[in-house]
Amino acid sequence: MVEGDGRLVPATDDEVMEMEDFLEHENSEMRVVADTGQSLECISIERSSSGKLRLECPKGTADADFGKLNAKLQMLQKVKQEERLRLSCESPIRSCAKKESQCSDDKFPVMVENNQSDTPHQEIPSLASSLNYTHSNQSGSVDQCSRPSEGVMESGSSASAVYSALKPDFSMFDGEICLDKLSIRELHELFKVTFGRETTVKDKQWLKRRIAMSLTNSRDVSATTFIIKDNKIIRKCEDSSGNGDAENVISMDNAAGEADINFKDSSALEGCVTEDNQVVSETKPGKHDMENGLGVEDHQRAAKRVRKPTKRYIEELSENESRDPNPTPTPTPTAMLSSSRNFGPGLSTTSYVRLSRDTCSEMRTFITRVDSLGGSDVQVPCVSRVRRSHPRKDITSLTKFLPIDLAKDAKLDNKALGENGSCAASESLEKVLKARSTPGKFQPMRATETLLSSEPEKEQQLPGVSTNEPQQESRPKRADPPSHPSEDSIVTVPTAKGGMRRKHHRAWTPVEVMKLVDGVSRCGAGKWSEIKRLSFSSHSYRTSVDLKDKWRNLLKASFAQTPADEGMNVRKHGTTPIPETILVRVRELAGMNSQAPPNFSSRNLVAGAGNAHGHRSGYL
DNA sequence: TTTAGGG
DNA sequence: CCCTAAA
Repeated sequence: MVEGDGRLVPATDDEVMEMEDFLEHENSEMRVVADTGQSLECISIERSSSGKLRLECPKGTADADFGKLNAKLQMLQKVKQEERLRLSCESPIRSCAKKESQCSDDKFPVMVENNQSDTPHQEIPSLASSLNYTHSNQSGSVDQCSRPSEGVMESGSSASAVYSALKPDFSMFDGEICLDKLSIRELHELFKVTFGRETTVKDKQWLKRRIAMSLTNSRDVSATTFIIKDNKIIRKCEDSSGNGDAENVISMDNAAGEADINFKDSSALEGCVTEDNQVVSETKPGKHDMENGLGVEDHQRAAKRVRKPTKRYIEELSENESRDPNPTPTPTPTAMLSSSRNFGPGLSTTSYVRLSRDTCSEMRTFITRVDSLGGSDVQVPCVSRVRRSHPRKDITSLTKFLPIDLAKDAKLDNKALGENGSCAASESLEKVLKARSTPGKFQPMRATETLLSSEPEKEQQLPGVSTNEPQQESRPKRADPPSHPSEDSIVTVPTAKGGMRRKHHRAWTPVEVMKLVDGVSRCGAGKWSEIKRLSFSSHSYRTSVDLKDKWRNLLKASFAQTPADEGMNVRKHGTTPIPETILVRVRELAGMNSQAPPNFSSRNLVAGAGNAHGHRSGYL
């Protein structure tokens, strides 16, 4: 999820769920569409899926720069044009030359004509109407431009074909092409415009880097991580690796005025491509082994895997996967690029969402495995968000593993060796611990602090939640407001047997508690599995046993706390206070439970009881 | 596989 | 929270 400022914030379960549903919908649609091979249809769905996802790339900060940039670029246009003319004469770039003559307006990018005459209309327009020099210099890319698009056009099953066609171009395209292909002179010009002074440096790399840095206002630009289109610089975001290709490769710009349409189309295409990625990787994984990185990981994991994680952890894994599609607070684009490159194109953030199932799990396992201490390769699922707002001191056995400390350490470590942080925010305490002992190894980057947004909301229950039980049944998981634990932690507790036992704690949020209470009121205490089904279907990490335990604790708490209500209010610091409302309800349920057999339609009773004791029945 | 209870 | 016996 994206905050207004563009920061990434953890999504709630429900949001995730919704998103997943949504995506699944989209996916199915997309698959159908993809099969038809009609890119136009892709466009239709683009808005909903890719469009939405696109928001995830924080270009807020970049926009300002772009403004400046554009001005500069405009100035540059003239220079570039000259240059282009020259180039077109001396270089074998036919299409550009051709285009040059056709394109009268230098303000707009030259279109890459690439002999697409047979194409009725540009269905796969290019983002890569990327600045003139983008294509004016890449003779090679021109060819590549035509291929994929043709693929889409011609082959029915081409969706995947397109994708694979695109793949090889990845590393090349978003990287060096834009600036790299500029002549020194162009670079100088650009430098001058950018910095307002001349430079005598002949080092192309340096110039490039310098300019890029300036343009993106980033110190981390090592290569060009942006592209320029329609006189605007688009900073490449997380999804760049995936997009970049689509954008760059499938460039077939038509009228300059269609910038918007183009953009949409291309993003649509991107959607398709990405989707294809998923499909493809599912169906023909072998093909991507080399390019994708996923395959490799998969293999490694397969090879190294010794022990299968317990079901619970598997669940948790998936939960986390789905939950933090954008774990990192978007590092610099460069970092992003590199990281996504390291792990294969499919891992761009945007596609993260879509591919999360496969990719992420692979990733996690992979990283995990790497991290594991020499020898004991306990599979440690990477979990995100280490700490919660309040340090929990009540976890006696974990006291010395206080999340805070760990988080801190993690951060430090990250700074120290922040690098391949692609699976970033995911971190487990175990990892941290290991990191301590084996510094210099991989560390997830960017502690999750910045991500922390959802707080242990002590919100009152939703208005309709308990008053109308039936409704709730119809929409069990909807009742969950945007609350989120925002905290997972896995701690290893040394066991006598020499092994490490994972102790995993996830604080119960009031909402969860409420759901539990509702569930009990509905199904009766003891029907934990059912309750889980009804009310916790979205929380894979709460097992029926957990529910039972929690209920037990609730009972205890409710009966312990109530008598000395005033005095007890001295809450143990750190412990999440249980709202009296809930406690009251628990008590009632408990009492009721003992009096009446569970079968007795408890819901009416509960409601009645709740209201009967109503002097503080604010709960409902 | 789910519940119940102990740790 | 984990583990395990019992159903």
